[in-house]
Amino acid sequence: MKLSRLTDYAVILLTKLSFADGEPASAARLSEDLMLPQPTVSKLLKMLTKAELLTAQRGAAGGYRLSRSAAAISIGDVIAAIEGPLALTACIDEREEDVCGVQSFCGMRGNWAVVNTAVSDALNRVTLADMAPAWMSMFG
Amino acid sequence: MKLSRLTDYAVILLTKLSFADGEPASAARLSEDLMLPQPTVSKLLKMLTKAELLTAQRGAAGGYRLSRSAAAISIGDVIAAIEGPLALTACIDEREEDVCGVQSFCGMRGNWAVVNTAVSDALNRVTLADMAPAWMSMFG
DNA sequence: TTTCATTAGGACCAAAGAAGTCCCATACCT
DNA sequence: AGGTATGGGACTTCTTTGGTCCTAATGAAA
Repeated sequence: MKLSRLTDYAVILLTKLSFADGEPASAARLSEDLMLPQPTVSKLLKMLTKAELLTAQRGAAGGYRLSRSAAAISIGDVIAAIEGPLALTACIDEREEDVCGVQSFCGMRGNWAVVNTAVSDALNRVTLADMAPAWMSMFG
Repeated sequence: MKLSRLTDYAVILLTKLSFADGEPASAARLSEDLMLPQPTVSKLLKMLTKAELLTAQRGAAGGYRLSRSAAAISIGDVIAAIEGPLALTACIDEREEDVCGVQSFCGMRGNWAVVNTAVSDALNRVTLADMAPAWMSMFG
């Protein structure tokens, strides 16, 4: 049970952007500053934009910026943006096609939902603003 | 962010065993009762035994039984047994080899640890005993 | 209005991991 | 002894992930 590496990158990207102070930063620039592969960074920024965590500005001097304050973006938001909605088991995942046959009346589903909610809450409780201070000590 | 299917199976197996009342149940029997593939069930039971959630009894009339009460086995225990210790990011995972280079002084690590603990707590709060009642309505 | 920097949205490939199968050794009871 | 289990691997197949690349579309500035 772990986050994908892309999600990890995404948190780093967003944290970096939380210091840009409204100034758009391009994919190329971010890739260089953070020493992450450029195409992957591009892909991530697109995903985060589609999830409305970022706002994109096209054209020369364009780039990406946070669409809301760092304190209003949680780790859970980032995970949802990159990996899709949290669904610990298949029977909770609405995207799943081959349902387990007994889904409609299986009582276990409710218990999994409880676990799911508990984890979800834990992830929503930590925001980018919480991660940022740690960053400061590294990159000033 | 989801559990592996094996973990899902494992919870079902353990829940089933929580009704066996100390009587050992064989892999073959469990596989049949739960309509799960036999070799996979065997593999899972071995893993759960190595993690000391189950106790094995070899030989004729042998099988597996819970090594402690259902209330003392949490979902977190099961996840740890099948998927290894919870480590949301690579920099928290002690099994990871290629550390991220700045691990030793990266302040973000501490924040990830907080998230990790929060999720871990959520998973440890729900036990097999909590899942069991739901089962009853299905299999009596 | 032309030009160039930039994002948008795919298709695509390779490597890694998960799920499932099978085999043989070992232990235990009758 | 003999039959019934588990123990511990090796192995194959399949899906997912991570990463790359290419071609539009867009917008700002020269």
